[in-house]
Amino acid sequence: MADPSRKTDVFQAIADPTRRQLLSMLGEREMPVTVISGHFPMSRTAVSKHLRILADAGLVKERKVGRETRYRLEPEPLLELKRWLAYYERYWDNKLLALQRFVEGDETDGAIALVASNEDGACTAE
Amino acid sequence: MADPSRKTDVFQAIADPTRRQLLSMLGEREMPVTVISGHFPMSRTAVSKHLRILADAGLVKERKVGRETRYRLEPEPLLELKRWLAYYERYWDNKLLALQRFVEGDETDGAIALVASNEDGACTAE
DNA sequence: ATTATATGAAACCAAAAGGTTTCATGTCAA
DNA sequence: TTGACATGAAACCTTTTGGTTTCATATAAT
Repeated sequence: MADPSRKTDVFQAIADPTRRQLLSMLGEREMPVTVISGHFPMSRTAVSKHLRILADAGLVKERKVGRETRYRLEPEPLLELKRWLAYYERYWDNKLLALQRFVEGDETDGAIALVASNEDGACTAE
Repeated sequence: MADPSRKTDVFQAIADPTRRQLLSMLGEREMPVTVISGHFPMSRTAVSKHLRILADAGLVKERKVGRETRYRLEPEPLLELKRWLAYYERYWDNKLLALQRFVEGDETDGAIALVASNEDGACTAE
């Protein structure tokens, strides 16, 4: 994980469609749980658990206001995703890919990585 | 899903760290299952199942060569992820965020979405 | 022809995920 | 103070996930 203070992996957190919906909903304004859960076909408690997972990943911030807890998007952890994705941008340029294959020639063995990557498959700046 | 021919959601596919590692490994060159699985602390069959999930998401392509099946990265579905992420770029600009909050003023109710989004929380071009 | 290699399918299993209902607690309103 | 509202924690259940081992099949090599 990029930030060990995050209990939940960002990739894991955004894997669930309900949680992605939550993120888009909480981007514009902070909202209390009851209002949020009104938009979902599941119990308030279920939504609350999804919010906890998002909070554990640092994707959402809670703020107590009176008897309600308001949640708001915290986009910073998405930068990890952006960095991960940036690594693959190089494959979207077909010319670069063709060049790489040409340079490789017929070799089929010896897995020499052209770009360093950690055990998580992420490309980090360290 | 962006492409209904994909059996597995891209977000789901990349949620697992093993599968992310597989993608980074298969980017440089195509490899047969036995070689691939040599890099993982699990059975060949387990790796094979991960590869199937990646293939179902369109993230990997298989090619039969003699008695072996070689896999290679297919980066195209990552564009869906890129589009999803692009939506949140707007939140990374703090000035824009500050302006938005200023415009909103003290309003706390009435969930008016400033930007359209589908049920999946994605921002699509339609 | 026989044997070894490469692979996926099947059956199985434990743990995690996603949901429910119920309960306890804290805060606001009358 | 009493009652309603907002919320999270707990216990529980079902399905999915990630792994295993075993078996069947296709290709290659001797």
